[in-house]
Amino acid sequence: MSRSRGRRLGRAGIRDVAAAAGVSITTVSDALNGKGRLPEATRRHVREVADRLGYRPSAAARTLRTGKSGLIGLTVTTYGEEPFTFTEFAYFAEMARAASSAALARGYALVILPGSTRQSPYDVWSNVALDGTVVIDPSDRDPVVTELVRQGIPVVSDGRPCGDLPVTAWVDNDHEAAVTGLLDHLAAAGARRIGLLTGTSTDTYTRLSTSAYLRWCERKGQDPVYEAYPAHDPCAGAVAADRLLARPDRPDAVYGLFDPNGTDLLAAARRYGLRVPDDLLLVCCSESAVYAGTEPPITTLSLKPGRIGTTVVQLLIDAIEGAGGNRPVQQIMPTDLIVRASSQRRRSQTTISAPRSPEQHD
Amino acid sequence: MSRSRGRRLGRAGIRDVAAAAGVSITTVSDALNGKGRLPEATRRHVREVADRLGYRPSAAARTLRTGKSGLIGLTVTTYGEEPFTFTEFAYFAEMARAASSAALARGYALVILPGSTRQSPYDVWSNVALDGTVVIDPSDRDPVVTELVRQGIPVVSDGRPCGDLPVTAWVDNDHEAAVTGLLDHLAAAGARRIGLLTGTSTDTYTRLSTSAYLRWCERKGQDPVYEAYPAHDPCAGAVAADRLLARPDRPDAVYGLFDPNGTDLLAAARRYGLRVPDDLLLVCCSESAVYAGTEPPITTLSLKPGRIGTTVVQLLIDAIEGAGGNRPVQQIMPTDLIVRASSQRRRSQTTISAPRSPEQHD
DNA sequence: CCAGCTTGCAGAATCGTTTCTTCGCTCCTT
DNA sequence: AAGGAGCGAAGAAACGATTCTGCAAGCTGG
Repeated sequence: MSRSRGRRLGRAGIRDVAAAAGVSITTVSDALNGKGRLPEATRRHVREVADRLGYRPSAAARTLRTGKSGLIGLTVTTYGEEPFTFTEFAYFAEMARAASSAALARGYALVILPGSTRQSPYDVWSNVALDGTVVIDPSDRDPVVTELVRQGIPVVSDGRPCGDLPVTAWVDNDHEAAVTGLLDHLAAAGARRIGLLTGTSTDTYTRLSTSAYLRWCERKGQDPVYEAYPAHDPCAGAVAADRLLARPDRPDAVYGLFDPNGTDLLAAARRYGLRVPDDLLLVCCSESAVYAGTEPPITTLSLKPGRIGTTVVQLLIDAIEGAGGNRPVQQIMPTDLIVRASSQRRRSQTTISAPRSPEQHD
Repeated sequence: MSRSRGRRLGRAGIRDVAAAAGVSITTVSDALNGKGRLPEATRRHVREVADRLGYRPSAAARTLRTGKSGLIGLTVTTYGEEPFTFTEFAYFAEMARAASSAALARGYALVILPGSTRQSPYDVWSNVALDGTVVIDPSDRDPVVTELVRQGIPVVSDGRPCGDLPVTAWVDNDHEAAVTGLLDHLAAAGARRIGLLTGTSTDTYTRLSTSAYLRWCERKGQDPVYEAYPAHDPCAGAVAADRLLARPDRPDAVYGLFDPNGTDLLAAARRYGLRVPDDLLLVCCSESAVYAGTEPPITTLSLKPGRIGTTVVQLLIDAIEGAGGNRPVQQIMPTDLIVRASSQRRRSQTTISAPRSPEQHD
């Protein structure tokens, strides 16, 4: 009872526990953290008193002393004011969910932070103590990443970094292999001219996918047939789909790079009286389960955002805890082509199907 | 240069800035925070030196001293090991996105935390300093909420709390009005017997919606026709939809309480040879934009999770900053019935429609 | 019987800020 | 000329934990 100066009503501190248990604060700390050399009896006693007082250690004090906060930043490149674009929403949501889950399983929590940083005033970035950061799709010479690395904070990115961005590690899909495999699948189903619905932006996903398409075309001796549109605009996709099917050299199969392209293309095909899959084979990249239920169900390429999120966090925590010393700092994750009716030439006529079978949900 | 003891390489502290600028640490702190009485020249000088040294104040130290962390918890009731159930995914994702955005706009960041707490060891909850918490759909006598309130931390819930849970404030939709309005809409479109696809769980959403339905039926003198299924199981919905349409007293309109019910019901209707909307009117509660593109487009009830997320955060931050003293601590948010073809008796024949019109996106 | 080891615990420094208090100085007023 | 007001800045006490070091007692062994 050295000094009992104006206790805040709500919370008991380590000093209160020490006083109540008749021991020193060192003993309380050691007992609660399983450190030091204490007999089990003392430990139990201290724990008991702490429980009775409803003691919770101050996270801020612990962080200050130990230098570890147990917090991992998750940056989300913001387009305009909003985090996520409409087209990437499902991907981000699932990725963030998995990342959060993986972090919690290892005792860390995720903090959602903006992709940009207002540097001059104190922004939210400098107001939170981070052990590490996950950054989704970092841009070329991303100032946030550069600053974090300068501070010695590990950074792992989802998507390979452009340029010479100095991230600690990264995880990405094998986009080249994914697109090639998918085009082979369409060709095997009888496609003679495969079209592409792509984006106008320069992010790695769009770039790698498109160039893989072009290379495939060159190898197979097919003229590329594609339409590009600004992917962040949800309306533009429908228009681009329309354009693609209105071309004189109309493709007999289409791959759409973005999530809503499947419904866009289906609607466009309907307008032009094209039957899917008889007149037009369809595949799009999507994480949405709705394509299992469309008429006909549409084949999708899943990037497996769940696995990516999990892996990114594992890599980051390994780096934080110094356990990942000599392991590879980049990891390529497989994609998953979910083949449905839209990409297979009809064999049997449509039958009355049983209630929808369970989508396997990673 | 009082003590220049082993500087960690990465980071400069306030002391280093003070030394480099030839002033005291008090002056540095005041200059950088815009406090105290300092001439502009000194402020500028200090800021300059701080910039040059790449000084970042320690968030932990500041939090320890001021008692404010700028962090808001977002709990997610976990079912089993995973956050979110499949059926609520879109709602949660959108709500979390809006909440995060609103928090960032006011200088706070969101921390994603699990709904449960392992109390005896140090869990992630006690490892993070929170200024307040948003809890989604708290259960009756939620231990997390109780503990937080005991610690004097403001808690605002999305969804009215069950029982006498002592939350600081809550936000919810007017489920009664939403269901009533929706049923009136269906009746106006010619429905004689409206069925309901509902859940077996006891959360407030399911309970309030179902009882609103039953009361509406009683008022209108209609026999209730409903099927309940465990909403967390994505397959069970299709089966329940089937059961509902297989009944001898088959309804001529159906409202499905959960997101996937729209596609489930559409598929079931197709199996039974029922045309929508001619033979069966359809509405479901969903945040998904895909129902704008189904054949036919399906009328949906949106709970406006974005608005809810924003409001919850505003209320919480007001409480944290003590600005919400005399304002109401609960807020009812309107829902939005997005009327599409599935709930209107066909007037004109289907025409070639123009490319999908932009969904207004909140 | 005493040096030396182990055990059980306490003291006090430390983490990096914010902020309360103090203090010297200048200038103005009467 | 003395006293007060006001400015500019420094000193030092928190904030609440962790942890290094030290100290007294109780054993053991030669």
